[in-house]
Order: sequence, then structure tokens, then C-alpha cells
Amino acid sequence: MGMKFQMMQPAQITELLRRRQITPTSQRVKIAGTLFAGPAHFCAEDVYARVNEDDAEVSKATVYNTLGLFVAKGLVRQVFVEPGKVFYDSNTQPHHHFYDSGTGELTDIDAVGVALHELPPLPADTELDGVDVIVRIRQRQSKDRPA
Amino acid sequence: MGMKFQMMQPAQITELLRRRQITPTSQRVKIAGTLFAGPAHFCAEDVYARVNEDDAEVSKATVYNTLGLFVAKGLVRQVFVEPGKVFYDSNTQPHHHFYDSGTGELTDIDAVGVALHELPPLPADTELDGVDVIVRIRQRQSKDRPA
DNA sequence: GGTTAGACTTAGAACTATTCTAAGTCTATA
DNA sequence: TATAGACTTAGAATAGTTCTAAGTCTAACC
Repeated sequence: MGMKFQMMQPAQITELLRRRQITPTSQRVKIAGTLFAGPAHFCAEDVYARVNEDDAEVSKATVYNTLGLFVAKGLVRQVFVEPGKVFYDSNTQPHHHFYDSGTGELTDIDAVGVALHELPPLPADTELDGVDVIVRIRQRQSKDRPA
Repeated sequence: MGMKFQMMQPAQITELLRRRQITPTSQRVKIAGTLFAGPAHFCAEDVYARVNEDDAEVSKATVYNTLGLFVAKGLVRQVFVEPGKVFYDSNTQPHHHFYDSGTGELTDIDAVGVALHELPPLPADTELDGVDVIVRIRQRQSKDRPA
């Protein structure tokens, strides 16, 4: 814990993928390396850009396939904040988010274990899949320092 | 309160729009009539289909423009649950949502005033814009009644 | 160390939801 | 009733994502 957001060695990443039953191809290792090198929030385009910083080596289709696979395997989590904008969050601890639609910035809120307690019972024959809490914020228009 | 989700007369809708400083054109009245005739959750496509049930009279561009205007004026609220899927919610009371990604169904949760209490302080120079709580659920795979 | 079936990756086309554009129409005010 | 500006429209454009079909790699077996 905590180590995840240091730079990880390829061997560590390979191990991490294997533990989740993911065949560690070179593309997947590269993408996981990017996701876990923090900061923790990327959209697909960010991942594509970072993975190909030097030279285009991973296709867009693979980035999407891989992110989808990682979500399915529980390695990363999707956060939906706007139509046509999905963030992939490599922090899988329970936590919530601040989202500033002006800047497009997404920030973690340490889970305080709040919302779940007082939820009403789930609808019949359903089970919990996750709780997303997004606190939308905007830059304050201060009277002292008018924009 | 409560009346909003009975069928409203055009005159009432016109009044509602004027109160929000929205010029009540025939298209806007028709769209508002649809939104407030409940149930409370529609995507743009739903609205477009309902408004043109008899005969195409309102263009897609106008549906989007009008929904955007209603959001800006606080008449309806957007709910983001999946990439490329925005719901428009004509219930503007504080409340949260269940979302079943299997069925695509969105259901209201009466606000219990929970999440806000224990939030950490907002980042510097920002103010609150809203809190979205989405409880993701899925159909239960019961051992008694296997799918 | 080779073979090989199936899994993975790729470029580019296709698709979907949404926004834009530019021209025509309507509204509300005088 | 005239008019300026707001509103609506069809269709093109865009952005993000998924699909397709062909080639490449992986790992399990010999």
C-alpha cells in the first residue's frame, strides 16, 4: 500500500497483472505502468498520449481494450463526470471525488464511510455494485477579488 | 409540490417557464410538458421521441438546445451514469439515484441529507455546485433461482 | 528448442451522442 | 404592423468510443 504510486518496475507490474489473471503483454504492462505511476486520474486520451510519449507503440484500440479489461478485473475504476468524458482511476480504495467542471480537474476525497450507512434498502432482487459520490465544485467568484 | 407530475395544462407550463425567465415558445412548452408529465428520467432521445410522437414537429437540435437551457435555468438536472448517456431529471428536489447498468434504469432515492454533513472542506477558492450520489446496483444472481 | 491454437494488437472504418452552422421563422415590443 | 433579435431547423461536423478483419504474439505442448 502506497507503493502502488511510486514508479513500479516492469517485473512488479507483471506480477500485479498475473495476480488478477491478466496475461501481461508488453502493451498491458506499459499501460499499467502509466496508470500506477500516479497521479491517479486519466482519461483514455491521456493514457494513449503517455504510453506513446516517445514513439507510437500502442494503438488506440488497445488502450480502450486494455482499460476495459482492467475495469472488468477490478484494477481500475471508471468515473463518469460529463458526457463523453470518462476518467480511469487507479486508486481502488473506497473514496469519492471533487470535480471542477470549469478546470476539468478531478480530485480524490478520502472515503469517510458516510453515504452507505443511511441508504434506503436496495430494490428487490438487486445487489450493490458500487457507490459513486461526485461533489461538483466551481471556482468562487469572490467579491474581494473579482475575476 | 406533487402537482408537477400530474399532466399540466399548457397555460401552467407557460407560467412555469416565464417564472424562470424562459420565453415560452411552442417547442419549449411541448418539451417541458413531456419532462414534467413524469416519470422523471429521460435521455435526449426519449424526449425527442415523445415530443414527436404524432408527427415530427421539434428538431433534434432544438431538443438539445432546450434541455441545455432548462439545465442552465435550473428547471431540470443532468445525471451522468455512463459515457454517452445523459439523463435529464425533472425532479429538482435534492435526491440521489439508483442506477442499474444492466437494465439502464435510473430510480430516485429520497435525499436523506447524508453525504453533505461529513464532507471534507472544499478546495481553496471553490464553492459547492452540487453533490451527485449514484448507487450502482445489479440484478442479484440468486443461488435459489439461478439465471 | 520448435509448433501451434487461440489470444492479442492493429489501422482504419463505423457508430453514437452531441454540437455547430447558416439560413429561415417567430416573438414581443413599439 | 414593423422590426430586431431570439429561436428553430436540416444537415454537416465533431469527439469519443467500438467494431472489423487481418496480422502478430504468447504460452502450452511436444
